[in-house]
Amino acid sequence: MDIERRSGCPINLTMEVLGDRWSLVVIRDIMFGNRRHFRELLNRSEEGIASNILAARLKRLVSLDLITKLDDPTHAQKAIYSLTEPAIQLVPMIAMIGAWGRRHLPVSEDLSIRAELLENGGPALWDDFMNDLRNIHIVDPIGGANGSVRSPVLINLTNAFLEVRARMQRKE
Amino acid sequence: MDIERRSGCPINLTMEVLGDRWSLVVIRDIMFGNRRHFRELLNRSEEGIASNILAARLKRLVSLDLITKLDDPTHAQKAIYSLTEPAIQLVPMIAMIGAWGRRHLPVSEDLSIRAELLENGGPALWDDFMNDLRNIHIVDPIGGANGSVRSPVLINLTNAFLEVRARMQRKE
DNA sequence: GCAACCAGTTGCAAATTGCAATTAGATGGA
DNA sequence: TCCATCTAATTGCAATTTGCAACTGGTTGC
Repeated sequence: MDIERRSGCPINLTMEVLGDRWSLVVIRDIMFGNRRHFRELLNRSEEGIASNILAARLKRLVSLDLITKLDDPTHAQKAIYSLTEPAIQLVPMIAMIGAWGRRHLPVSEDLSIRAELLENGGPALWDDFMNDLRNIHIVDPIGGANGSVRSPVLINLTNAFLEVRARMQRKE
Repeated sequence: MDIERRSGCPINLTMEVLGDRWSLVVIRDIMFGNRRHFRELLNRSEEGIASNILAARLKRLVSLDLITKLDDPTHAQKAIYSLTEPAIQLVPMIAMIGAWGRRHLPVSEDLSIRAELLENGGPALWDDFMNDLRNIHIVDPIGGANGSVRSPVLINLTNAFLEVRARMQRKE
């Protein structure tokens, strides 16, 4: 798949690549939820993506070299989806997107704690996170997918999220 | 106009607001090109937006409180479009989007010089720019639109762009 | 052997997009 | 006054994209 290239403007080109309602949400789930299989992305999606849309987006993101698709050695028709280096470098942009959304849109407390931590951590945390992501998506995508290799930053973000959600559920 | 709110995730919500091929391109032209009238946005668009799409996006962005529409005192059916504070606070996010696009997509030299300067300037430049934008969009939108009030940062960015473009045209 | 699980695909209706033509009012100059 | 031009759109129409539900062909675990 190729982009249209309506112009050579970096903002325009980025919107040609990521400017739809689903692509960045799928990347977010792979990146922050470490969802590496089709079923995980489909069934555990907060937004309820449809299977045909997910399939189309994954195929498109593979062809744009933002994710890779790898055979899962433990299961013949399972695939492992992993982020590529360009997608990992989206971290600072995604941090800013989360920061803006948190300030100006009706977010929920549990789903915005990770954006808050990422914003407060600043470039130092983003770099740590990007290095972790390289380990579980590029260096060892299989180990990253089955949990034998983990990201310390991701563990912290996930724990914070689970704590906030547990606290919210206790209160109602 | 309301957003759908598929979930309370800040990334999802931001994509619900800005996740289409045109909204951020229109905001970019208002912000960096200081295009404040419908005709300027339509005719001087690098990407060739269609008039119905532009009209729909402007209406949607007004209803989302990202831009305001004001009567132009010099012409009864001319309108002045201005950024609101939430849109001005998109500057850091747009800087990151431009930085990523410049690194990973087939940008042209002239249209990416502003993204480069904005990235190199860092948060200090972004804050200066945001203060300038407040002056020409919120404090005095009419003066900002007719050029009697100007943004120093925008003048620098625009001059850099014009210089690169002039240099490119000389070479071919 | 069989139920559950896997990654999708297919069919179809609805919504959105993009292009070209058109509109109604405002303005400027002869 | 007349008329060309400018303004911010709107309309009609074809093509594309989206979203939902059902289905497929194969694999795995018991």
